[in-house]
Formats: sequence, C-alpha cells, structure tokens
Amino acid sequence: MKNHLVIYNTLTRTKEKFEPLNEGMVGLYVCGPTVYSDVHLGNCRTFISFDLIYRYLLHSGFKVRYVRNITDAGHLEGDRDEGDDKFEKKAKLEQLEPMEIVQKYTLGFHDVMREFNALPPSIEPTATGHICEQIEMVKQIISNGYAYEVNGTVYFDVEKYNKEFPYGQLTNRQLDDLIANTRELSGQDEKRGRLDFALWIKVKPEQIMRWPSPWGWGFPGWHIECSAMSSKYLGDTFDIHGGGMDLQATHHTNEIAQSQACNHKAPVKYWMHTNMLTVNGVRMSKTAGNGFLPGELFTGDHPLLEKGYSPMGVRFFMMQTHYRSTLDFSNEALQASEKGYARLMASIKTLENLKASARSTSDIKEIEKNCYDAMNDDFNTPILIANLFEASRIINSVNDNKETITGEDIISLKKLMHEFVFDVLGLKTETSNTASDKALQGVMEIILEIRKEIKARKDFAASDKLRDDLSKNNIIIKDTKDGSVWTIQE
RNA sequence: GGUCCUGUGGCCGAGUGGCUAGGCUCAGCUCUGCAAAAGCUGCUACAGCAGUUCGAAUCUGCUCGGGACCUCCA
Repeated sequence: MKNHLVIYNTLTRTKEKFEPLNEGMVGLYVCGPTVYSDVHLGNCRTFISFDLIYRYLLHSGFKVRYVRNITDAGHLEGDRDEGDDKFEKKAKLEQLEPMEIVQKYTLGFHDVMREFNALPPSIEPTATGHICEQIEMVKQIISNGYAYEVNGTVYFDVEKYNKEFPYGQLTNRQLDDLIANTRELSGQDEKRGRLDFALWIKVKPEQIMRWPSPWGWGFPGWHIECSAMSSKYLGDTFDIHGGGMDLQATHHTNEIAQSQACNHKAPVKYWMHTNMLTVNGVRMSKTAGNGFLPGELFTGDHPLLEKGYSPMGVRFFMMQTHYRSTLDFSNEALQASEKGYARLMASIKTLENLKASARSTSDIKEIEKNCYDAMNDDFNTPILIANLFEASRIINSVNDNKETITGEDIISLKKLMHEFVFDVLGLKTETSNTASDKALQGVMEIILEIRKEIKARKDFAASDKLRDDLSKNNIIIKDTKDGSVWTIQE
C-alpha cells in the first residue's frame, strides 16, 4: 500500500516509480517565497501543494527532510542581472531598512501558511544566512572552468557548460533554440554569451545589502542560493526538488547547471512542478496585478471577491484540482467547493455517533484501497476526494438506516477519514475548547430543551421564531428525527 | 517568431483504449408541522473534421479556440 508511489518527473516528462536515494528517507527541497511583498494566492497554491506532498510522504512512513528557503537577497528587477534590487527598492518605498522588509514579509508569509494549516518545513534557510556557502560554490564553479569574472561580477558560461551537459534538459530545449530566442547582447554587456547569468553581482555604490567576496563587495545572483542551500542540507544529489512551473525554464535550469558544474553530479532525482493559478484564464502574478492577498480572500475585501472564504474552504478548493493542472479561480467554483467541504465535514461528525450492525452493506476496504491508489498515482487528490465523498455517502445512509455497517468497519472508516482528511489533505475543523465555547454549548442545550417543550405543545409559531432569531445570530438549528442539532454558520 | 501545454455536461474538475469520476447547480421524490439536513432519481458530456481499431474523450493527422515559457514572478 505504501510502496507504489508514482511521481511525475519533469526531467523525464513521465511518471516514475518513486524510489528514494536512501531507503525510507526523502530529501525534499521547495523554492520558497521572495519576501519583498505579500504572498498572493498563486504563491500559496504551490506551497499548499507541496504541503500535501510532504504530508503524504510522512503518512507513507518516510522520514522526510523538507527544506523550503526564504529568498531575502539577490533578486533584481527588470533586465536580467541588471536593474534594482527588489528589497532595496521596496525599502525605499516603505522607508524601511531592507532587512525590515525581509522580516515584515517573512512574518506575513508564516502567518498565511499557518492559516492554511501548512506544516512548517524541517529547515527554512535564508539566502543571507548562507552567503559563505554561495561564495564557496561560485569559487568552485570558477575553478572547474564554468564561470568567469568581469569587473567584480561573476557569470556562468552556459555555452561552455552545454558542450558537456544538456543545458535545456529540464524544458526539453536545445541551446541553439534558446540562443536564437534570447535578446542580443547590448554593446556594454560584460557577458560573453547571451544566456550567461550572474552567480555573483557587484554592488552599486548606494546599495546597503552587500557582502565581501574574492571579487569585491557584492551580493549573490538569484539562482545560486537554492543550489548552495539544497546541497548543504540535502546533499549534492537529493530526491525531490519542487517549485512553481514558472521557475522551470530559468531558475531550475540554472540550478541544475550550477550544481552539475560545481559537483559534477545531477542535483535532483525527481523534479516536480506545480501549475499556475489563473483568474479568468490569465495567470495570477504580481506583475499582472490580477492577484489578491490571502487576507483579502478571507475577508472578501477585493473587487474580484463576492464574499470572504475560509482558509480551509480555499485549501479544499485547491485540493479538488490536481497540482499539475491550472486552477482557475472564480467565486462560483469556490462557493461550490465550500459547500462540498461543509458536507464532507458534517459526515465526519455524523460518523462519531454511528450505530453498528451485524454486517456491512458497503466495502470499506475497497474505498480505502481507492484512496491509496489515488494518492500513489502522483498525488491525485481529486480522485481521493471523490472516494471520500463516497465514504461520506455511506456514513449518511447508515445514519438514515438505509445501509448498515459493522463496528469494525466504523473503526476503519474513522481511521480512513481522519488520516486522509486531516493528516494528508491537511484540513481541520475549527473546534475550540475555550471557556466561552463551553458556556455557549451549555446555553444551547438549555435553549434546545426549551424549544423541544414548545414544539411538544405544537406552538410552532414560537418554535419557528426561536429558530429564526437564532439564525439571525448565525446559529442554525436543524430538526432531525433524533432531536435538534445546532451549528454555527461561518 | 520559437518551444511546449491544453480544449470534458449549466459551472468547477478527474479520467490516456472497452468499466459510475466527484463536487456544485437545477428538477422530482422520500422523510418532515414548516424549514433545513440527509437519502434516492433525473439532467449522461468529452472543440470540429478525418483516420487507426472489434471498440476512442483517451492513439494519429489536420482545422479552430485557450494558455504557459522564451525578460522578474510560486
């Protein structure tokens, strides 16, 4: 059940049987956010997808070291290897120190991840905390002959590298095609080749974020951090490297080149890429300006949003689409999955009080097998969820005395639902045990008892008024055969 | 322009050769004082054209549409 995991590997463009380099252990690296602004929902999708993958690997019994970096230096705007540093620019804008920008948006990112119930990674290294490692790596690449220095900036020599290794491997492209489609070098350009990229960049005089290096004061290029940190914590070759699809062509391609040039080893066995989140068919991105922030999503305070959506509803919405498919955002779709999610969670509650019978009319083992088959097939959460809804249907039918189930199967079902819904999909119920909640519970019991008496007298006008009044305060009463129940409407 | 992906019912979204995806919506029924919930039933789709095959949403070709990357972006 646990040993048939198949993963789609971008490198080979096929689904491959997952066999970790070290039995029972998995090294997982995911490119984290660049913390110069708030994360938008599209960013979140990637991290939520890998949270699911992390969770399922853990559930499958692997010991996982999950490294997700924080990029807090080295990202430039505009033209490649030129332009302003994003952190410095934002710092000027907000009248803060660059590291204040880093701190502010790192904390914001963590808050959002917590809202989405994403597990923290095992290690969350920062680029600025690993300048030495990056410098060492650049030195090694130079001494291996794949990089050159010009006026305090170090460039990676792509054409030379490509003579020995397939540079465009990850996107299935030939170097000639890549060169043909890249802008020409400008007259002042220091680079030898059009595709050459910076490993280390000389600072401008006004720049605050700077570090000493053998090539003078500067800062690392934006690809080298991931290579340096992944090899430091996971080794020169590790199991899974993930990130958004938009990183595939440039960032990840260059990561492979850097690591290969430095260590003479392919850095990653399985490359995994999550697809983009779109809004009305167009990719959500910072530059397109069609994104909204998680906070806006939760409150509904954005022109694109009809209402607020709970973090768990959004997480469930994302889980209903496979991670390699584009996910198109719309209010309608989000509201649809919100309802489905509520129904699924309601059935889990119902499961707690299910009555056992001598025999089962449904095959719980079969559902369990289907759930594992779905997840083992490249983390197919839509199919998993379809099966969970089947389980949910069974629970409700048993509750309605239309089907029966044995005590043993109830236990299996509870285990199944808990493990897949809470542990793997990472959903959670918003239950709390504060004093006021307990008091509310007590009060509601009293109210329901009073209403029961009113109903017994057939004073339906009074009982309906009570129900309506409670409803105005977001407390929903449902009269079932076995008495009344109440829920708080979110 | 180059490289690649994609087009599924009212909406979202799985599925890569034959077997019910699933969710939401809508309609009817059961239950019910009413409402809600829950269950059952129905709406049974694969852009178009041609081909391969006993059989195609699934493979091949063409046509049309949508998107991504090639410049920073998860």
